[in-house]
Amino acid sequence: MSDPNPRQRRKDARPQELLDAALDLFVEKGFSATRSEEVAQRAGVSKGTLYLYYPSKEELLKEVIRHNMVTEIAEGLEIVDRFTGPSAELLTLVYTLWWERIGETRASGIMKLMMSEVRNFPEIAQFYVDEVIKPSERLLSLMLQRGIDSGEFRPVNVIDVVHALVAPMLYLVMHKHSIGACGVGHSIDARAFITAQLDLVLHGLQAAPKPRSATRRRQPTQGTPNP
Amino acid sequence: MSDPNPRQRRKDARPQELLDAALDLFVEKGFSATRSEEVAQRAGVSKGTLYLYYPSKEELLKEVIRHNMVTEIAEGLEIVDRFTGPSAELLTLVYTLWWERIGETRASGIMKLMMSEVRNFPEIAQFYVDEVIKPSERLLSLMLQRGIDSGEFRPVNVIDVVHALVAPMLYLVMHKHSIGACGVGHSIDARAFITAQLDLVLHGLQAAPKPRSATRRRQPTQGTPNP
DNA sequence: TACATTACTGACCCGTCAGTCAGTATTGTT
DNA sequence: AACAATACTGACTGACGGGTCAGTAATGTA
Repeated sequence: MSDPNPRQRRKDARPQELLDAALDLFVEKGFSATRSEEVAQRAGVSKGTLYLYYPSKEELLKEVIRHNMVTEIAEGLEIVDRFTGPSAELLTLVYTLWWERIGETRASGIMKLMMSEVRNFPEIAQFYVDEVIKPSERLLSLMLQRGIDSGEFRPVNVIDVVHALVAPMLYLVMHKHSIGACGVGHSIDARAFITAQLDLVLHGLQAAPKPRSATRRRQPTQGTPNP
Repeated sequence: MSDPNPRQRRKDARPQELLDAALDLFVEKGFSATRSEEVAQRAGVSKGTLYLYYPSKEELLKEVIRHNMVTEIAEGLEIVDRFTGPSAELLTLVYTLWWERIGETRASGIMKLMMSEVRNFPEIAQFYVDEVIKPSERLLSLMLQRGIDSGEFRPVNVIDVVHALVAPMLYLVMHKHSIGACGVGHSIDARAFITAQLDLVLHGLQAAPKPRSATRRRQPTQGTPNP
Protein backbone atom coordinates (compact mmCIF):
# COMPACT_ATOMS: atom_id res chain seq x y z
CA MET A 1 0.00 0.00 0.00
CA SER A 2 3.02 2.25 -0.15
CA ASP A 3 3.85 4.45 -3.12
CA PRO A 4 2.92 2.24 -6.09
CA ASN A 5 5.90 3.63 -7.94
CA PRO A 6 8.79 4.30 -5.59
CA ARG A 7 11.94 5.74 -7.01
CA GLN A 8 12.80 3.04 -9.51
CA ARG A 9 15.99 2.39 -11.40
CA ARG A 10 15.21 1.44 -15.00
CA LYS A 11 18.08 2.63 -17.11
CA ASP A 12 16.92 0.58 -20.10
CA ALA A 13 13.36 1.80 -20.31
CA ARG A 14 13.97 5.52 -19.75
CA PRO A 15 15.14 6.60 -23.20
CA GLN A 16 12.11 5.20 -24.99
CA GLU A 17 9.71 6.56 -22.39
CA LEU A 18 11.29 9.98 -22.61
CA LEU A 19 11.08 9.95 -26.40
CA ASP A 20 7.41 9.01 -26.27
CA ALA A 21 6.61 11.73 -23.79
CA ALA A 22 8.59 14.27 -25.78
CA LEU A 23 6.84 13.43 -29.04
CA ASP A 24 3.41 13.83 -27.49
CA LEU A 25 4.19 17.12 -25.85
CA PHE A 26 6.23 18.66 -28.65
CA VAL A 27 3.41 17.99 -31.09
CA GLU A 28 0.68 19.13 -28.75
CA LYS A 29 2.25 22.32 -27.48
CA GLY A 30 5.19 23.01 -29.76
CA PHE A 31 8.86 22.64 -29.05
CA SER A 32 9.57 25.98 -27.42
CA ALA A 33 6.37 25.98 -25.45
CA THR A 34 7.05 22.58 -23.92
CA ARG A 35 9.01 22.74 -20.68
CA SER A 36 11.61 20.09 -20.22
CA GLU A 37 10.18 19.32 -16.80
CA GLU A 38 6.83 18.46 -18.39
CA VAL A 39 8.52 15.90 -20.59
CA ALA A 40 10.24 14.39 -17.59
CA GLN A 41 7.04 14.32 -15.58
CA ARG A 42 5.07 12.58 -18.30
CA ALA A 43 7.83 9.99 -18.55
CA GLY A 44 7.61 9.49 -14.80
CA VAL A 45 11.02 10.90 -13.89
CA SER A 46 12.44 14.16 -12.65
CA LYS A 47 13.96 16.85 -14.79
CA GLY A 48 17.44 15.89 -13.72
CA THR A 49 16.99 12.39 -15.10
CA LEU A 50 15.99 13.75 -18.50
CA TYR A 51 19.32 15.54 -18.72
CA LEU A 52 21.07 12.35 -17.71
CA TYR A 53 19.92 10.74 -20.95
CA TYR A 54 19.84 13.68 -23.36
CA PRO A 55 22.30 16.55 -23.18
CA SER A 56 19.78 19.22 -24.18
CA LYS A 57 16.22 19.79 -25.28
CA GLU A 58 17.38 20.21 -28.86
CA GLU A 59 19.22 16.88 -28.90
CA LEU A 60 16.13 15.26 -27.47
CA LEU A 61 14.14 16.60 -30.40
CA LYS A 62 16.64 15.24 -32.89
CA GLU A 63 16.35 11.81 -31.35
CA VAL A 64 12.57 12.03 -31.54
CA ILE A 65 12.81 12.76 -35.26
CA ARG A 66 15.27 9.99 -35.95
CA HIS A 67 13.16 7.50 -34.04
CA ASN A 68 9.85 8.31 -35.67
CA MET A 69 10.48 9.40 -39.24
CA VAL A 70 13.88 8.48 -40.57
CA THR A 71 13.24 4.79 -40.04
CA GLU A 72 9.88 4.84 -41.87
CA ILE A 73 11.33 6.41 -44.98
CA ALA A 74 13.99 3.77 -45.26
CA GLU A 75 11.24 1.18 -45.24
CA GLY A 76 9.49 2.93 -48.14
CA LEU A 77 12.63 2.65 -50.22
CA GLU A 78 12.77 -1.07 -49.63
CA ILE A 79 9.22 -1.51 -50.85
CA VAL A 80 10.04 0.30 -54.08
CA ASP A 81 13.02 -1.95 -54.62
CA ARG A 82 11.05 -5.16 -54.23
CA PHE A 83 7.88 -4.18 -56.10
CA THR A 84 7.34 -5.58 -59.58
CA GLY A 85 3.78 -4.60 -60.60
CA PRO A 86 2.54 -1.48 -62.43
CA SER A 87 3.86 1.89 -61.30
CA ALA A 88 0.43 3.34 -60.60
CA GLU A 89 -0.17 0.57 -58.13
CA LEU A 90 3.22 1.08 -56.52
CA LEU A 91 2.55 4.78 -56.13
CA THR A 92 -0.86 4.08 -54.63
CA LEU A 93 0.61 1.54 -52.26
CA VAL A 94 3.43 3.70 -50.93
CA TYR A 95 1.29 6.81 -50.80
CA THR A 96 -1.49 5.23 -48.75
CA LEU A 97 1.02 3.34 -46.66
CA TRP A 98 2.73 6.59 -45.76
CA TRP A 99 -0.58 7.89 -44.54
CA GLU A 100 -1.24 4.80 -42.45
CA ARG A 101 2.23 4.69 -40.92
CA ILE A 102 2.89 8.38 -40.45
CA GLY A 103 -0.03 10.59 -41.39
CA GLU A 104 -2.49 8.82 -39.14
CA THR A 105 -0.08 8.27 -36.28
CA ARG A 106 1.54 10.61 -33.83
CA ALA A 107 4.58 10.76 -36.08
CA SER A 108 2.84 13.16 -38.43
CA GLY A 109 3.01 15.73 -35.70
CA ILE A 110 6.70 16.04 -36.43
CA MET A 111 5.91 17.54 -39.80
CA LYS A 112 3.80 20.19 -38.16
CA LEU A 113 6.46 20.75 -35.57
CA MET A 114 9.13 21.29 -38.18
CA MET A 115 6.99 23.58 -40.30
CA SER A 116 6.26 25.63 -37.22
CA GLU A 117 9.59 26.08 -35.59
CA VAL A 118 12.54 25.23 -37.78
CA ARG A 119 13.25 28.86 -38.51
CA ASN A 120 14.32 29.35 -34.94
CA PHE A 121 16.57 26.28 -34.94
CA PRO A 122 18.80 26.26 -38.01
CA GLU A 123 20.68 23.16 -36.98
CA ILE A 124 17.46 21.19 -36.65
CA ALA A 125 16.36 22.57 -40.01
CA GLN A 126 19.46 21.25 -41.73
CA PHE A 127 19.06 17.91 -40.04
CA TYR A 128 15.42 17.61 -41.07
CA VAL A 129 16.06 18.56 -44.68
CA ASP A 130 18.90 16.07 -45.03
CA GLU A 131 17.33 13.22 -43.14
CA VAL A 132 13.63 13.51 -43.96
CA ILE A 133 12.67 15.89 -46.75
CA LYS A 134 15.30 14.98 -49.30
CA PRO A 135 14.93 11.21 -48.80
CA SER A 136 11.15 11.53 -49.06
CA GLU A 137 11.35 13.44 -52.30
CA ARG A 138 13.85 10.94 -53.60
CA LEU A 139 11.44 8.14 -52.79
CA LEU A 140 8.58 9.75 -54.70
CA SER A 141 10.80 10.74 -57.63
CA LEU A 142 12.03 7.20 -57.92
CA MET A 143 8.54 5.83 -58.37
CA LEU A 144 7.56 8.47 -60.89
CA GLN A 145 10.71 8.02 -62.91
CA ARG A 146 10.07 4.29 -62.91
CA GLY A 147 6.67 4.88 -64.47
CA ILE A 148 8.03 7.31 -67.03
CA ASP A 149 10.88 5.04 -68.06
CA SER A 150 8.50 2.17 -68.58
CA GLY A 151 6.11 4.31 -70.61
CA GLU A 152 3.28 3.99 -68.10
CA PHE A 153 3.39 7.72 -67.31
CA ARG A 154 3.78 10.75 -69.52
CA PRO A 155 7.26 12.29 -69.37
CA VAL A 156 6.28 15.06 -66.98
CA ASN A 157 8.58 17.16 -64.85
CA VAL A 158 9.09 14.80 -61.94
CA ILE A 159 9.69 17.35 -59.21
CA ASP A 160 6.44 19.16 -60.03
CA VAL A 161 4.46 15.99 -59.49
CA VAL A 162 6.33 15.32 -56.27
CA HIS A 163 5.10 18.66 -54.98
CA ALA A 164 1.60 17.87 -56.14
CA LEU A 165 1.72 14.68 -54.10
CA VAL A 166 3.23 16.19 -50.99
CA ALA A 167 0.89 19.18 -50.81
CA PRO A 168 -2.27 17.22 -49.90
CA MET A 169 -0.40 15.27 -47.26
CA LEU A 170 0.95 18.42 -45.70
CA TYR A 171 -2.52 19.90 -45.80
CA LEU A 172 -4.02 16.96 -43.95
CA VAL A 173 -1.27 16.94 -41.39
CA MET A 174 -1.48 20.64 -40.73
CA HIS A 175 -5.21 20.41 -40.45
CA LYS A 176 -4.96 17.54 -38.03
CA HIS A 177 -2.41 19.10 -35.73
CA SER A 178 -3.16 22.77 -36.04
CA ILE A 179 -6.47 24.49 -36.57
CA GLY A 180 -8.30 21.20 -36.77
CA ALA A 181 -7.07 20.28 -33.29
CA CYS A 182 -8.56 23.39 -31.75
CA GLY A 183 -12.07 22.03 -31.75
CA VAL A 184 -13.10 24.62 -34.27
CA GLY A 185 -13.90 24.01 -37.92
CA HIS A 186 -14.99 20.75 -39.52
CA SER A 187 -12.91 17.61 -39.91
CA ILE A 188 -11.81 16.07 -43.21
CA ASP A 189 -12.26 12.51 -44.43
CA ALA A 190 -8.57 11.88 -44.90
CA ARG A 191 -8.76 8.54 -46.70
CA ALA A 192 -11.23 9.85 -49.24
CA PHE A 193 -9.22 13.00 -49.75
CA ILE A 194 -6.05 11.06 -50.37
CA THR A 195 -7.55 8.70 -52.92
CA ALA A 196 -9.19 11.62 -54.66
CA GLN A 197 -5.93 13.50 -54.90
CA LEU A 198 -4.02 10.46 -56.05
CA ASP A 199 -6.68 9.88 -58.66
CA LEU A 200 -6.33 13.40 -59.92
CA VAL A 201 -2.58 13.05 -60.25
CA LEU A 202 -2.70 9.62 -61.85
CA HIS A 203 -5.16 10.98 -64.39
CA GLY A 204 -2.75 13.76 -65.16
CA LEU A 205 0.05 11.23 -65.54
CA GLN A 206 -1.73 8.97 -68.00
CA ALA A 207 0.15 8.55 -71.23
CA ALA A 208 -2.58 10.55 -72.91
CA PRO A 209 -2.37 10.12 -76.71
CA LYS A 210 -2.95 6.35 -76.80
CA PRO A 211 -6.55 5.49 -75.92
CA ARG A 212 -5.60 2.22 -74.20
CA SER A 213 -2.39 2.70 -72.21
CA ALA A 214 -0.54 0.41 -69.82
CA THR A 215 -2.64 1.25 -66.79
CA ARG A 216 -6.30 0.37 -66.43
CA ARG A 217 -8.52 3.24 -67.46
CA ARG A 218 -12.14 3.67 -66.56
CA GLN A 219 -12.23 1.72 -63.35
CA PRO A 220 -11.83 4.30 -60.59
CA THR A 221 -8.16 4.23 -59.70
CA GLN A 222 -8.62 3.95 -55.97
CA GLY A 223 -9.76 1.02 -53.93
CA THR A 224 -8.67 0.07 -50.43
CA PRO A 225 -5.56 -2.08 -50.75
CA ASN A 226 -5.89 -3.39 -47.21
CA PRO A 227 -8.76 -5.72 -46.16
CA MET B 1 24.12 67.17 -36.62
CA SER B 2 22.19 66.08 -33.54
CA ASP B 3 20.18 62.89 -33.23
CA PRO B 4 18.55 62.55 -36.66
CA ASN B 5 15.45 61.21 -35.00
CA PRO B 6 14.85 62.89 -31.65
CA ARG B 7 11.94 61.78 -29.56
CA GLN B 8 9.08 62.54 -31.91
CA ARG B 9 5.38 62.68 -31.31
CA ARG B 10 3.50 61.07 -34.17
CA LYS B 11 0.34 59.65 -32.73
CA ASP B 12 -1.18 59.12 -36.18
CA ALA B 13 1.63 57.15 -37.74
CA ARG B 14 2.43 54.83 -34.84
CA PRO B 15 -0.32 52.22 -35.19
CA GLN B 16 0.48 51.44 -38.81
CA GLU B 17 4.20 51.36 -38.18
CA LEU B 18 3.74 49.04 -35.25
CA LEU B 19 1.53 46.73 -37.30
CA ASP B 20 4.11 46.58 -40.07
CA ALA B 21 6.92 45.82 -37.68
CA ALA B 22 4.84 43.21 -35.92
CA LEU B 23 3.89 41.42 -39.14
CA ASP B 24 7.51 41.19 -40.25
CA LEU B 25 8.76 39.89 -36.96
CA PHE B 26 5.88 37.56 -36.16
CA VAL B 27 6.28 35.88 -39.52
CA GLU B 28 10.05 35.75 -39.35
CA LYS B 29 10.47 34.48 -35.81
CA GLY B 30 7.05 33.34 -34.72
CA PHE B 31 4.67 34.99 -32.31
CA SER B 32 5.97 33.62 -29.04
CA ALA B 33 9.59 33.99 -30.04
CA THR B 34 9.18 37.67 -30.90
CA ARG B 35 9.80 39.98 -27.97
CA SER B 36 7.49 42.93 -27.74
CA GLU B 37 10.49 45.20 -27.37
CA GLU B 38 11.77 44.06 -30.76
CA VAL B 39 8.52 45.07 -32.36
CA ALA B 40 8.74 48.47 -30.71
CA GLN B 41 12.35 48.93 -31.73
CA ARG B 42 11.71 48.11 -35.36
CA ALA B 43 8.85 50.60 -35.34
CA GLY B 44 11.22 53.19 -33.89
CA VAL B 45 9.59 53.52 -30.48
CA SER B 46 10.11 52.16 -26.99
CA LYS B 47 8.33 49.20 -25.52
CA GLY B 48 6.14 51.43 -23.40
CA THR B 49 4.77 53.14 -26.47
CA LEU B 50 3.74 49.83 -27.99
CA TYR B 51 1.56 49.15 -24.97
CA LEU B 52 0.10 52.62 -25.29
CA TYR B 53 -1.46 51.62 -28.60
CA TYR B 54 -2.17 47.92 -28.09
CA PRO B 55 -3.17 46.47 -24.74
CA SER B 56 -1.24 43.22 -25.19
CA LYS B 57 0.86 41.26 -27.61
CA GLU B 58 -2.13 39.09 -28.43
CA GLU B 59 -4.34 42.03 -29.33
CA LEU B 60 -1.56 43.35 -31.49
CA LEU B 61 -1.58 40.06 -33.39
CA LYS B 62 -5.32 40.22 -33.91
CA GLU B 63 -5.00 43.67 -35.41
CA VAL B 64 -2.27 42.44 -37.71
CA ILE B 65 -4.58 39.71 -38.97
CA ARG B 66 -7.52 42.03 -39.48
CA HIS B 67 -5.38 44.51 -41.35
CA ASN B 68 -3.74 42.07 -43.73
CA MET B 69 -6.18 39.26 -44.45
CA VAL B 70 -9.77 39.99 -43.58
CA THR B 71 -9.88 42.93 -45.98
CA GLU B 72 -8.51 40.93 -48.92
CA ILE B 73 -11.12 38.22 -48.62
CA ALA B 74 -13.95 40.69 -48.73
CA GLU B 75 -12.56 41.96 -52.00
CA GLY B 76 -12.61 38.45 -53.46
CA LEU B 77 -16.31 38.17 -52.71
CA GLU B 78 -16.98 41.37 -54.62
CA ILE B 79 -15.22 40.04 -57.69
CA VAL B 80 -17.37 36.92 -57.68
CA ASP B 81 -20.50 39.03 -57.47
CA ARG B 82 -19.59 41.16 -60.45
CA PHE B 83 -18.15 38.47 -62.73
CA THR B 84 -20.28 37.27 -65.66
CA GLY B 85 -18.01 34.99 -67.77
CA PRO B 86 -17.42 31.23 -67.53
CA SER B 87 -16.86 29.73 -64.08
CA ALA B 88 -13.51 28.19 -64.98
CA GLU B 89 -12.23 31.65 -65.80
CA LEU B 90 -13.62 33.10 -62.62
CA LEU B 91 -11.94 30.40 -60.57
CA THR B 92 -8.66 30.98 -62.36
CA LEU B 93 -8.93 34.70 -61.84
CA VAL B 94 -9.65 34.61 -58.13
CA TYR B 95 -7.19 31.81 -57.49
CA THR B 96 -4.25 33.54 -59.15
CA LEU B 97 -5.29 36.87 -57.72
CA TRP B 98 -5.17 35.40 -54.25
CA TRP B 99 -1.63 34.33 -54.89
CA GLU B 100 -0.64 37.78 -56.14
CA ARG B 101 -2.30 39.66 -53.31
CA ILE B 102 -1.56 37.36 -50.41
CA GLY B 103 0.60 34.39 -51.33
CA GLU B 104 3.37 36.47 -52.83
CA THR B 105 3.21 39.23 -50.24
CA ARG B 106 4.11 39.37 -46.60
CA ALA B 107 0.49 38.66 -45.73
CA SER B 108 0.94 34.99 -46.53
CA GLY B 109 3.15 34.74 -43.49
CA ILE B 110 0.03 35.01 -41.39
CA MET B 111 -1.09 31.61 -42.65
CA LYS B 112 2.16 30.09 -41.52
CA LEU B 113 1.92 31.91 -38.24
CA MET B 114 -1.56 30.59 -37.56
CA MET B 115 -0.72 27.05 -38.54
CA SER B 116 2.25 27.18 -36.23
CA GLU B 117 0.91 28.65 -33.06
CA VAL B 118 -2.88 28.71 -32.84
CA ARG B 119 -2.93 25.70 -30.57
CA ASN B 120 -1.39 27.76 -27.83
CA PHE B 121 -3.82 30.63 -28.30
CA PRO B 122 -7.39 29.37 -28.47
CA GLU B 123 -8.92 32.80 -28.66
CA ILE B 124 -6.81 33.68 -31.69
CA ALA B 125 -7.73 30.34 -33.20
CA GLN B 126 -11.43 31.06 -32.94
CA PHE B 127 -10.93 34.51 -34.37
CA TYR B 128 -8.94 33.19 -37.31
CA VAL B 129 -11.41 30.45 -38.14
CA ASP B 130 -14.35 32.84 -38.08
CA GLU B 131 -12.74 35.73 -39.85
CA VAL B 132 -10.43 34.08 -42.35
CA ILE B 133 -10.85 30.36 -42.89
CA LYS B 134 -14.62 30.16 -43.10
CA PRO B 135 -14.98 33.19 -45.36
CA SER B 136 -12.25 31.84 -47.64
CA GLU B 137 -13.93 28.48 -47.96
CA ARG B 138 -17.22 30.19 -48.58
CA LEU B 139 -15.63 32.17 -51.37
CA LEU B 140 -14.28 29.09 -53.09
CA SER B 141 -17.49 27.12 -52.57
CA LEU B 142 -19.49 29.91 -54.12
CA MET B 143 -17.52 29.77 -57.33
CA LEU B 144 -17.68 26.01 -57.56
CA GLN B 145 -21.40 25.92 -56.90
CA ARG B 146 -21.86 28.54 -59.56
CA GLY B 147 -20.15 26.27 -62.08
CA ILE B 148 -22.13 23.23 -61.00
CA ASP B 149 -25.45 25.03 -61.13
CA SER B 150 -24.74 26.27 -64.63
CA GLY B 151 -23.68 22.80 -65.81
CA GLU B 152 -20.10 23.85 -66.51
CA PHE B 153 -18.75 21.57 -63.76
CA ARG B 154 -19.64 18.04 -62.75
CA PRO B 155 -21.76 17.88 -59.60
CA VAL B 156 -18.83 17.02 -57.34
CA ASN B 157 -18.68 17.33 -53.58
CA VAL B 158 -17.87 21.00 -53.28
CA ILE B 159 -15.97 20.91 -50.00
CA ASP B 160 -13.59 18.24 -51.31
CA VAL B 161 -12.60 20.43 -54.21
CA VAL B 162 -12.16 23.37 -51.87
CA HIS B 163 -9.62 21.34 -49.96
CA ALA B 164 -7.92 20.34 -53.18
CA LEU B 165 -7.56 24.00 -54.04
CA VAL B 166 -6.37 25.15 -50.66
CA ALA B 167 -3.76 22.43 -50.20
CA PRO B 168 -1.35 23.64 -52.89
CA MET B 169 -1.59 27.18 -51.62
CA LEU B 170 -0.83 26.12 -48.09
CA TYR B 171 2.06 24.07 -49.38
CA LEU B 172 3.57 27.02 -51.19
CA VAL B 173 3.11 29.31 -48.23
CA MET B 174 4.60 26.86 -45.77
CA HIS B 175 7.50 26.27 -48.08
CA LYS B 176 8.10 29.97 -48.48
CA HIS B 177 8.01 30.84 -44.80
CA SER B 178 9.28 27.70 -43.18
CA ILE B 179 11.86 25.25 -44.44
CA GLY B 180 12.28 27.14 -47.67
CA ALA B 181 13.29 30.27 -45.75
CA CYS B 182 16.13 28.47 -43.99
CA GLY B 183 18.40 28.66 -46.99
CA VAL B 184 18.27 24.90 -47.33
CA GLY B 185 16.43 22.94 -50.00
CA HIS B 186 15.43 24.15 -53.46
CA SER B 187 12.84 26.78 -54.30
CA ILE B 188 9.60 26.18 -56.18
CA ASP B 189 8.29 27.97 -59.25
CA ALA B 190 5.09 29.09 -57.59
CA ARG B 191 3.26 30.46 -60.63
CA ALA B 192 3.85 27.30 -62.61
CA PHE B 193 2.83 25.13 -59.69
CA ILE B 194 -0.39 27.03 -59.22
CA THR B 195 -1.47 26.87 -62.84
CA ALA B 196 -0.59 23.19 -62.96
CA GLN B 197 -2.68 22.46 -59.89
CA LEU B 198 -5.57 24.53 -61.12
CA ASP B 199 -5.41 22.74 -64.41
CA LEU B 200 -5.52 19.39 -62.69
CA VAL B 201 -8.59 20.38 -60.73
CA LEU B 202 -10.37 21.93 -63.69
CA HIS B 203 -9.76 18.72 -65.63
CA GLY B 204 -11.33 16.79 -62.78
CA LEU B 205 -14.28 19.14 -62.79
CA GLN B 206 -15.04 18.82 -66.47
CA ALA B 207 -18.53 17.66 -67.14
CA ALA B 208 -16.99 14.38 -68.30
CA PRO B 209 -19.57 12.49 -70.42
CA LYS B 210 -19.81 15.13 -73.14
CA PRO B 211 -16.67 15.08 -75.33
CA ARG B 212 -16.62 18.84 -75.95
CA SER B 213 -17.34 20.75 -72.75
CA ALA B 214 -17.03 24.41 -71.81
CA THR B 215 -13.33 24.37 -70.90
CA ARG B 216 -10.36 23.59 -73.12
CA ARG B 217 -9.31 19.94 -73.24
CA ARG B 218 -6.20 18.41 -74.72
CA GLN B 219 -3.57 21.08 -74.20
CA PRO B 220 -0.75 19.52 -72.09
CA THR B 221 -1.48 20.06 -68.44
CA GLN B 222 1.82 21.42 -67.21
CA GLY B 223 4.23 23.78 -68.89
CA THR B 224 6.00 26.95 -67.74
CA PRO B 225 3.73 29.87 -68.57
CA ASN B 226 6.30 32.50 -67.56
CA PRO B 227 9.56 33.04 -69.51
C1' DT C 1 7.75 83.23 -20.87
C1' DA C 2 4.97 80.48 -17.95
C1' DC C 3 1.91 76.73 -17.70
C1' DA C 4 -0.95 72.70 -19.21
C1' DT C 5 -1.38 68.69 -21.85
C1' DT C 6 0.09 64.39 -23.45
C1' DA C 7 3.17 61.34 -26.39
C1' DC C 8 6.79 58.91 -25.15
C1' DT C 9 10.56 56.49 -22.32
C1' DG C 10 13.07 52.73 -19.97
C1' DA C 11 14.25 50.96 -15.38
C1' DC C 12 11.89 47.89 -12.76
C1' DC C 13 8.88 44.01 -11.12
C1' DC C 14 7.83 39.35 -11.21
C1' DG C 15 6.91 34.96 -13.14
C1' DT C 16 9.11 31.41 -16.16
C1' DC C 17 12.31 27.96 -17.59
C1' DA C 18 16.82 25.43 -19.44
C1' DG C 19 20.29 23.42 -17.37
C1' DT C 20 23.27 22.09 -12.91
C1' DC C 21 24.91 19.50 -9.08
C1' DA C 22 25.21 18.18 -4.23
C1' DG C 23 22.80 14.92 -2.10
C1' DT C 24 19.68 10.57 -1.64
C1' DA C 25 17.95 6.02 -2.45
C1' DT C 26 18.41 1.64 -4.78
C1' DT C 27 20.84 -2.21 -6.39
C1' DG C 28 24.83 -5.39 -6.61
C1' DT C 29 28.79 -7.51 -4.25
C1' DT C 30 31.30 -9.54 -0.48
C1' DA D 1 25.66 -6.48 7.35
C1' DA D 2 28.84 -3.38 5.43
C1' DC D 3 30.32 -1.22 1.42
C1' DA D 4 30.62 0.41 -3.42
C1' DA D 5 28.58 1.84 -7.50
C1' DT D 6 25.28 4.43 -9.72
C1' DA D 7 20.35 5.76 -11.09
C1' DC D 8 17.77 9.30 -9.68
C1' DT D 9 16.10 13.75 -7.42
C1' DG D 10 14.75 18.62 -6.91
C1' DA D 11 16.28 23.03 -4.99
C1' DC D 12 18.91 26.36 -7.10
C1' DT D 13 21.00 29.68 -10.62
C1' DG D 14 21.06 32.91 -14.13
C1' DA D 15 18.97 34.69 -18.12
C1' DC D 16 14.95 36.23 -20.24
C1' DG D 17 10.69 38.70 -21.37
C1' DG D 18 5.67 40.57 -20.79
C1' DG D 19 3.71 44.27 -18.84
C1' DT D 20 3.88 48.70 -15.65
C1' DC D 21 4.34 53.38 -14.29
C1' DA D 22 6.84 57.35 -12.40
C1' DG D 23 9.18 60.46 -14.85
C1' DT D 24 10.69 63.25 -19.22
C1' DA D 25 10.26 66.13 -23.06
C1' DA D 26 7.70 67.76 -27.03
C1' DT D 27 3.77 70.51 -28.35
C1' DG D 28 -0.10 73.74 -27.69
C1' DT D 29 -1.96 77.93 -25.52
C1' DA D 30 -2.01 82.70 -23.65
